[in-house]
Amino acid sequence: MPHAQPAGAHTVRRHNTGLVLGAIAEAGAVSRATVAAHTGLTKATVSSVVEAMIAADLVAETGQEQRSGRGRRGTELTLSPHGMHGLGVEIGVDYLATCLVDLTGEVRKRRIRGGDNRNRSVASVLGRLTTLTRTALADAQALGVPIGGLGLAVPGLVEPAAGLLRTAPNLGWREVDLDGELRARLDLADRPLLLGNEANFAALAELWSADDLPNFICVSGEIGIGAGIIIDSGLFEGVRGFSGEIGHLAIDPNGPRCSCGAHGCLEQLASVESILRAVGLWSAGAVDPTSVEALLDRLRAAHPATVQAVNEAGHWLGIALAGVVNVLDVPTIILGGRYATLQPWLADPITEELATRVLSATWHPVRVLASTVGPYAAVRGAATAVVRAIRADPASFVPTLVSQLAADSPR
Amino acid sequence: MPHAQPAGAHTVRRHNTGLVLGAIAEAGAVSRATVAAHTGLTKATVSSVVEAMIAADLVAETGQEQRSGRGRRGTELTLSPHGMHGLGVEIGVDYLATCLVDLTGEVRKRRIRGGDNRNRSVASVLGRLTTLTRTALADAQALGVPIGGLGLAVPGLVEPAAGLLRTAPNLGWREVDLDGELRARLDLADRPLLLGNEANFAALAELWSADDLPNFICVSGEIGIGAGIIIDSGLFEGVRGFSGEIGHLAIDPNGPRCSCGAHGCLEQLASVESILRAVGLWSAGAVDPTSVEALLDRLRAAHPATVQAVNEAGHWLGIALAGVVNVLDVPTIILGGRYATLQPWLADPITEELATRVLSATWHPVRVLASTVGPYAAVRGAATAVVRAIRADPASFVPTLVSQLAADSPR
DNA sequence: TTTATTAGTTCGGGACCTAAACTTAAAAGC
DNA sequence: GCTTTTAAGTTTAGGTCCCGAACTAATAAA
Repeated sequence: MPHAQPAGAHTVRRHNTGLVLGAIAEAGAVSRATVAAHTGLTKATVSSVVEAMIAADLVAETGQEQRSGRGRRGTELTLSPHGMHGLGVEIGVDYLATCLVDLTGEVRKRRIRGGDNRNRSVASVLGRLTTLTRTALADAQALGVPIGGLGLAVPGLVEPAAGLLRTAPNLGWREVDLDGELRARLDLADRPLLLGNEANFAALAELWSADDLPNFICVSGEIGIGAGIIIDSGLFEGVRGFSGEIGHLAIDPNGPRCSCGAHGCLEQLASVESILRAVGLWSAGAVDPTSVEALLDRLRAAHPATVQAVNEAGHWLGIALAGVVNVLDVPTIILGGRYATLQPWLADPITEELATRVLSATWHPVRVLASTVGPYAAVRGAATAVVRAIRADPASFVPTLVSQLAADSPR
Repeated sequence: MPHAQPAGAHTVRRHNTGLVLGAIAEAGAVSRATVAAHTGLTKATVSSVVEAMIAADLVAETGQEQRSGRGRRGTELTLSPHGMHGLGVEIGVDYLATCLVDLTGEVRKRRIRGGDNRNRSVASVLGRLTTLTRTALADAQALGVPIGGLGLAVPGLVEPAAGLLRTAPNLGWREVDLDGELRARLDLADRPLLLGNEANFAALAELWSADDLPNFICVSGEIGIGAGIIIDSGLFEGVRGFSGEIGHLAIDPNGPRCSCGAHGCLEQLASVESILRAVGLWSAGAVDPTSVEALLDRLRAAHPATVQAVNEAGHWLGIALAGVVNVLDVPTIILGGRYATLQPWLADPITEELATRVLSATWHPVRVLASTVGPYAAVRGAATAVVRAIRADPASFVPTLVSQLAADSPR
């Protein structure tokens, strides 16, 4: 059994700092008194915590509260626009991307660099990624904002704690120490690097962008198919990080052979690549935007063979998702990645399969929605993950928030 | 987003009290000094915490430490045998049971009362349950031990936080306020009542009885089929508590009609009841022990039709479990309930289906083990859940462990 | 102008932790 | 057998942080 840490006065301060910052983040702009009422802390404590956070440039005072009725007006507190930012970095199958977000989760700067990464060596891709990341770090410097940490999204199975990429079938990568490689190339000092699966980060982006959607599965269709599972407003990572990998669920034992070696994997039947192939729009290695545009044009024109192909992919997807929903009992499915734009044509066949295959569907029909974050959700999720980590435990990013002497280890 | 509580000095004490008690529980018998080293707290703090816990009769001094080498011997601390106990109560389909466990998790007293509960009214069953529970409470009184709370295991879907039973298909119950009903019949004062699904409690019992098995699915075969999912040494409850309900996974669309209304539910194809029916050993409402014994006799004698029937059930089970494993990537399956004794005949067909249907099986073969807790795991799990709750946060059960004034709410 | 109300600060008190000195107990060395 | 060494557990002084209450500040209503 993993052992918890001992608690001391620091722990309390640490906890309360996160609590207060969270309250400010959630409200947008609030007075100390409101924060006190909201958190259950006393005004005195809130004042003391806020003072430290203003000094650390996490929080800023932005004028007087506007309110009717008598009594003194409070001073509004907001998340500082010059406070720590989060930098998301993504290795896509056919692009690299970075995304800089502020403490509120707002995107400040995004950079995308296209190009198929499947025909390159690991070193070559990491070299290009380093260059792009350095540019993004320069963006932050130009804006005058510090970076709290990096979030790195990859299309494969990862072991987040170890910073390892186990395997990325669509890149042809195996056993890459991404934490080590990136730290060797970039000066991250002791800033954390949050490694995660692309689909998981995309799901988190949806969670944080939606208003109140604590339970859903987010299916990302790019070249592969991945799913992020959100339960109780948190990511369900599974045991070995293999959980959301529905791309290689065996759906049709007599189906085409997959790059993973098995037959009839979902990815071979319902990925965007397989749809493009089916309708003759597949050109070379990458899912290029023009092909997808062409596909959408045909769909809007109700081109029969195309509609039929997308419909078929939807049925395969529905079968796979029914299994997932049966086990997890999740009430909502979000279509992300390039599936998002296909949602009008995919939702019906998926819903159809869910209705017949999901036991609880009789009482709780499963909703199939399109992503609200749009493309590049994964990088944004990766960047926001950093910001959320800061907001949850600011003291581990800014040690001065807790009395220096004898502060317990950050972790 | 659910809001956390503010922290104060009490929170620290509370946390450390649980930490120290956990360290003592884990080691069995340790000195204060060892606890200090193990938890990271100072000897002074440990002494102070232990003093309070001895006063609360959670911990007892049991003589001198035996150790070679020089230096003073420590006084051994153990969980007090007269400390708070947990009482588990179970409503089975064809029996009622109670189980009293001490702080170490050891069973002190078990009571089982057979009888089909399907042909009785809710009030009648609850009446009988109340009588049995009162007897169990009297047992505790006779032993001179206080009861910290009740754990109630039921064969159906529950909403633990609300204390509600949503539906129990095999009992024919719907929407029963079990928390309310039991509190009305028994004097529980403010003691907690932990409500949970029978399969989930059984899984927890396996978790706590096994040495180091943090990830598995525990499939309980009684009259229905349920599964408890353990991830990272914790119960995965899912969204609406519907997660482990694999009994009604649709396996064979052309299969027999189920009590739930659908066709080809796993329960109709692989439950112990269906096996007994298939071999002509089903008699009246209950799965009676003699029938199961007779089944085992035939299996041991390698009676072809019987072996064939069990084999077939195993294949259906394997198909269902393959879906679960594909989604959750869990490395181990435990056969519990009456499946445990059938494990020698069930494991092979299950493993066979898993090997062909689980993607990751190539690298990580899934193990299929028999329960180590044995029958009545669910009641034991329910009782132990209470004890684990006490051990995790003793102050919420014994308020005197934290300074009285201004103690924050227990929850 | 006074009064009521609300925001935020200051100050005394308390809980609890830590570190270090101190007391107690037992083996090892001479 | 007496002293030394080592380790367990207790006592004490010091510090962090929270809370409650009193206090100051600002603003609308009477």
